[in-house]
Amino acid sequence: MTTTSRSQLPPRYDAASVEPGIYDRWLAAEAFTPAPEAPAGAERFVITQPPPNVTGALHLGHALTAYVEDMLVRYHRMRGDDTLWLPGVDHAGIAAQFVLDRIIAEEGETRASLGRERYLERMWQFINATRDTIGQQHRRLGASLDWSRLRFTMDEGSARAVRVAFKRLWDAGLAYRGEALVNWCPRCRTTISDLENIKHEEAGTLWTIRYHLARPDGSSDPDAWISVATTRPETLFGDTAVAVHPADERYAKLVGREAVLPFLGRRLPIVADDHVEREFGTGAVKITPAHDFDDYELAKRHGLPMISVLDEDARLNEQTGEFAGLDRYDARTQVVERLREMGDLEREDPHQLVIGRCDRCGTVVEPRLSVQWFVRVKPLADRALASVREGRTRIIPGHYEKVFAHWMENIHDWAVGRQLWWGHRIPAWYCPDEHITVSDAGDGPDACADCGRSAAELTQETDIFDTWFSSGLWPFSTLGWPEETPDLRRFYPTQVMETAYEILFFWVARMMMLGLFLTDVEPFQTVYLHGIVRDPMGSKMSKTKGNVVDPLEMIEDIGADALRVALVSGNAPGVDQRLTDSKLTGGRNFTNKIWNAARFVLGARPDPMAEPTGDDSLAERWIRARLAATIERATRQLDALDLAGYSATIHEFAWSDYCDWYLEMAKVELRRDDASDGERARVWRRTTRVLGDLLRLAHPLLPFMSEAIWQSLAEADPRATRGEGLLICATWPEGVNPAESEVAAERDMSAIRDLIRAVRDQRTVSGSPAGAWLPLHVVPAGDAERRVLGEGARYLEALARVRPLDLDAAAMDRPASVGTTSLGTFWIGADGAAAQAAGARATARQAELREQVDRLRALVSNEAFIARAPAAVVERERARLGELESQLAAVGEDAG
RNA sequence: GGGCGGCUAGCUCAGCUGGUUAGAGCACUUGCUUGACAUGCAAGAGGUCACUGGUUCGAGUCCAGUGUCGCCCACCA
Repeated sequence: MTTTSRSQLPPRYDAASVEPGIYDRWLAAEAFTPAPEAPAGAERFVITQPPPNVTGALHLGHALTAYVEDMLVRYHRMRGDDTLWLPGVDHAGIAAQFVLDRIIAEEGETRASLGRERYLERMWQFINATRDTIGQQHRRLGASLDWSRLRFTMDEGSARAVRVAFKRLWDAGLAYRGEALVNWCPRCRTTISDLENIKHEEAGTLWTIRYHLARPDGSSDPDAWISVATTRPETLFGDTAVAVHPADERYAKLVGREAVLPFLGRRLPIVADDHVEREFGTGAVKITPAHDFDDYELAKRHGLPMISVLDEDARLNEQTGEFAGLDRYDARTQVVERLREMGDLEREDPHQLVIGRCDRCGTVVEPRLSVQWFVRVKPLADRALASVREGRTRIIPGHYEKVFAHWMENIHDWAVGRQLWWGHRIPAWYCPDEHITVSDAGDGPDACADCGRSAAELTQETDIFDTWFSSGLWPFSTLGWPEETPDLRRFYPTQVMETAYEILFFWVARMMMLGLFLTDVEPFQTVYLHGIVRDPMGSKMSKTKGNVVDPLEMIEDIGADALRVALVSGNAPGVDQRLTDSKLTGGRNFTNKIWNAARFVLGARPDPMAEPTGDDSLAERWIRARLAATIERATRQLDALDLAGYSATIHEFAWSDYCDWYLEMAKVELRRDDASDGERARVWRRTTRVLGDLLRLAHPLLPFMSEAIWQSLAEADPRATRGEGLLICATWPEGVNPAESEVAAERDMSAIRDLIRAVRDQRTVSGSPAGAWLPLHVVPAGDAERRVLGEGARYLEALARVRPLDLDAAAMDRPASVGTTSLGTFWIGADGAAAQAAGARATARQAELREQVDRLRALVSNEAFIARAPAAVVERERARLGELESQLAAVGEDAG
């Protein structure tokens, strides 16, 4: 007596209640922490995680990052690799200050009013309060990070690494201090890097201004002038020359003469330089070396003086006479107005120009001449480039290697200093004689390295490092570098670096450069870049647009695994994706499907549970063949970092093979009246065993759900989980070559499934009631087919809803219209309708076959094909032709 | 100005080193309250793979060019 009560089934999946409990179990088991010693013979798998900014909340980009990395980590952990995924947080210098400045502004304070020390205290307070939120959110995502190794780019380990790294650069002559033009944000009041200076095309004005020529006595000639075009008249106070193209005949006579600067009367040489565009504006350009990158370069070529006319707030300074103290834009208005009054404003034209704005605050960036710390990157970049070119570091997708190369070839020295407070202070000390001492000691140098003056007489540089300097050391600083720690030896270099393509240059390139220089080895073997998650319209998500999707809300809604499926499926590396409702629903539906399949299997446990008896059925041999193929495929895809492919493989096996066919066939066998308790036990045990392997395979994709089901499965049938306690720590299914009987089962079952489909199709077109049982007659194509039909009969009957079965019908009884499959010809029903419909289908099928046969015949009789194509391909085509011909023959004689 | 991508079913996208009849999900049509799941089941329709030319026995896939959309980099003030 077999009973299955519905009340035994696990309840509907409830993410909110299931997932935290599961995560806590993993934590309790210390499942994320590598064993104290690397298992003997184990391969290493270490992921370099991009540490999220300490100030932020996770967005979908972080979620995707976490999912990709977590999937790889879970897979490798199950493989038994020595696996580490180390969590961290970035102090995000400029971004953090931006946020804190706003907060203290509400409290009526400013950076200046607090002072450096109190400001930093306040920052630590703020950071300590927000630091955990990122971690909590990662837990909700299911990220199996080794929390015991949590790091922060402002912790003592990072600080030490930063000092040592900089000292080594200095000692190697790769760090220097010098005057140069840098990008300055007047609002953040700091230098920013080229990458943080975001170019925008904006509408502006091009003013044409007359610079009168100087007469021999130095006075301004009211009747002779050279007209220059500029978009920034307010910077004219810093002009030190006027430039024209050397081959420009209009100005040839003027080269060597001087012009007179309006307002100030300074005399400006007129120089020739081939960087001047003759066609643009008037062909003459005013040269303002301290406020324009082009002019700066030109001035260096011509030995021109450089005069700064703006202060750090971008107000005009004392060099500007009566205009001193004006904001740059007010000054612009006034300068233009005054020039107009003087009659020296020749033209005013609308003009599209490219303006750089601060990535953080959007303020127009000002080129500013100042003394700065730089890292000479050319030699570092060459090495990084060689690593990629020579394949020691691989970038996925591959075309980013070209993008990387292009950037590395045109890289400029890196201005590493920031005039901020929140960050690592540059470990350079100055003595009264301006000697520079760089020290990696925590408490600074004992004395000036040049003149030996005592530490008391030295003052430390007040600038701090660009945030990316410390994150550039991340892969090894987090493992203890510069100490030769056990972790460093064991987990460095890392295997995979995964991040959004947006920060390839910001971060990946810098880790490559610094890693190679400091550790002499590529910090990671593979760089995996993912794309941006966009809204359904394809727009980038941003707070200002209000189209941001909060991953945590999504998880509340559909569960963390469903979100993971949605984000990871059907998305190639490096390609942006639009996150649509339909995609999210798809993820939700898939997790629901798996959960319900498990509910069925667990609820179908026969009672009483007997010892299994009997040989494996066709369905059982078939699903094992499918499972073997799936293991092989999924493993290969994960090894190749093809996560979308892996997801599709799991989806297909779980849904199409396991649920749609295998479980349906298992139901047939479980519910057969003539099945013994032993046979039922066997059938059920096969379903649990395959489920067990499916859960293992799906674990990286559905960590929470697979673990939850695994726990129930272990209770219901410990043999299915082979006694392994937590799925996260269980072993990855081993690939095996399917037995011969299983290979045969795959072929045979495919034939049975074709027949079931063909019969179902005919039922549909003939309009027979869905529930009606119709008789089925099959004329087997041969003895082998007869045997297959016998084995598949029970599935055929139940799944195609045909009864009684006549599986050895005589050819002579065939009606005029039949269907055909590789097993033979068939017809259903006794009435004309089905036969009629069958006829229509048969004719269509026949036409299809004819076309294919014709095409193949042409192909295999093509001498060029036979001569040049590989023998295996020719053989395959011939075999296929043979099969199609016999099928055509089977229908041909009746329908034709 | 330089560089890099995309263009494949109505929509969103997969298609690895060229080799069966180009796939998936969603949407669509038809039929199903099937003892896991209607967040589901079954069957079906839907594509000159942007265009032109080339290489090849064979091209969505390789090459050249064109169009178009997008991204990155850049020193026409």
